Amino acid sequence: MAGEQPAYRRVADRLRELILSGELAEGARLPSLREIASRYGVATSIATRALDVLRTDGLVVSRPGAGTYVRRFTRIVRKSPGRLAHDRWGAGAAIQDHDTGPRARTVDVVVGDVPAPGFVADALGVEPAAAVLSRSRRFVVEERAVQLATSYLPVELTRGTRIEHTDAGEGGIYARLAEQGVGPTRFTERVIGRSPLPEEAAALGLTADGARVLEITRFAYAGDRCVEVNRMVLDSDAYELSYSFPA
Amino acid sequence: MAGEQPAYRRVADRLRELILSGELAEGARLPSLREIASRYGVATSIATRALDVLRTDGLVVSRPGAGTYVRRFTRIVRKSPGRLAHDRWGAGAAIQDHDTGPRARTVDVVVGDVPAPGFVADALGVEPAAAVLSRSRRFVVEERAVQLATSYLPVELTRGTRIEHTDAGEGGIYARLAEQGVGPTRFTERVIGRSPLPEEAAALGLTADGARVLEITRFAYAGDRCVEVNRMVLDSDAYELSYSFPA
DNA sequence: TAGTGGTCTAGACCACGAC
DNA sequence: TCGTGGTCTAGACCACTAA
Repeated sequence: MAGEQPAYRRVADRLRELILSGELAEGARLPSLREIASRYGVATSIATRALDVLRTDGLVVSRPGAGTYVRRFTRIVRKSPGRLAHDRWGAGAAIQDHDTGPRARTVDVVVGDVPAPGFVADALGVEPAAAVLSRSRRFVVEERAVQLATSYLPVELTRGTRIEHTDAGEGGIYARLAEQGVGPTRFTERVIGRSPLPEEAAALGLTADGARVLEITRFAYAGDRCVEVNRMVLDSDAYELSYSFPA
Repeated sequence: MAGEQPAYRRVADRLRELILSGELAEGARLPSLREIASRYGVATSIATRALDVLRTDGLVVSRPGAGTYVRRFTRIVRKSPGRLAHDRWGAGAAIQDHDTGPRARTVDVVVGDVPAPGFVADALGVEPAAAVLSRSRRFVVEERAVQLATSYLPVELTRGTRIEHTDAGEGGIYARLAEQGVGPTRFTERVIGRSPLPEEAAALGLTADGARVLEITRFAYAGDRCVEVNRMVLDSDAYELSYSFPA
């Protein structure tokens, strides 16, 4: 069924087995390019390509001049709907903590009016490119950027409120919306896996070819009205999403 | 911040812009390797590598002998919890239809006892490697394999029931469990993005390097008791997941 | 300084598709 | 038959790391 595999894949598969079987443990150093080449009887460029496959798979990382190492893996668990339960933001906890996992730092908060992207205009029920309030930010865990997020809200719900400030106050923007009688009652999250745009890759520090992100678009509804759209871009290798719901 | 980019990435970025801007529409043919090489002043192997990047990104597909084309994109929307609402399987609809999206065909159903993998044993509360019933299957939409799924259940709930048959009957396995008083009342789904194992790549027809899958592990609870673990492996480019929940 | 990964060249051969 | 993508070779040079 599979047919003959090219040499670089055979080499990649052999090395992958060594890693998945634990023979090459987390943090262990792989043989050098030249050594792999001579050991498997291929040119060094093919050994390079085999390592490209494993790097793309996220199994190894290379440090130029030092070597190639089996990657250490831990994922941040992001729980829904627990994260967004009313009593969380009702009580004043920062919503961001629950969106990103614990120990996340928020950096580079930028707030301002922007023209509504298509998917935002559709959801909020405004004209395409009409002004909406945008709050974008980046989350960092242990010096590693793991998530970008941009929240869009209708301007009539944000004018003159703390939502327009970098620090939206106790309980975050949902608490501010609730004060106006439009606190979210329901959320919908739409999840896709895709490749990052070059800007996103740069902001998340995803230098490897073939890196992937999870794009989560969350719509917050107060009754039938959509009051916020939040687009998050997560390093796919850094997260595990968890959803719980009744039958 | 970014520094100098290697040639193959510059070429890839140029071509990506042409695609994302729509200048190269869906289905359009890209210039040939040799033409890209001469146009951007690089060796053909570098033009190849630039296309490797775009192929890994899922933006283009290559057909040997024919050319490289901008990929056409449509995602199957997989909705939770609607899919798993009690009245669906209570009424007798095949649960698979709701797990995969419409128009999916189920193929290669295999049912039998297997030793419980670790994550299954943990959830079902059995000894590691104890026998559990496994139901595995593959879903195909328009001749394209889009999802693998393997369901694990405790043997004491399946012995002598239609769950042991390839065709589990009206309403699927949840209807059969409900008949024994252990119909699921709650689900938890855990989602990660990762690279496919070689077997998974083969079963899903993911031939390109750098392809990704979404792995969804669903735990079905009857009260506090976990009565089923279902591990699904989805072609990441073929799906969009949608979750809805109250605040 | 010696070894490492990263990039790149300038070819070659193959199987396949379109004509 | 000719152009295509896919693979592979046998080198080269660079920047970097570690000793």
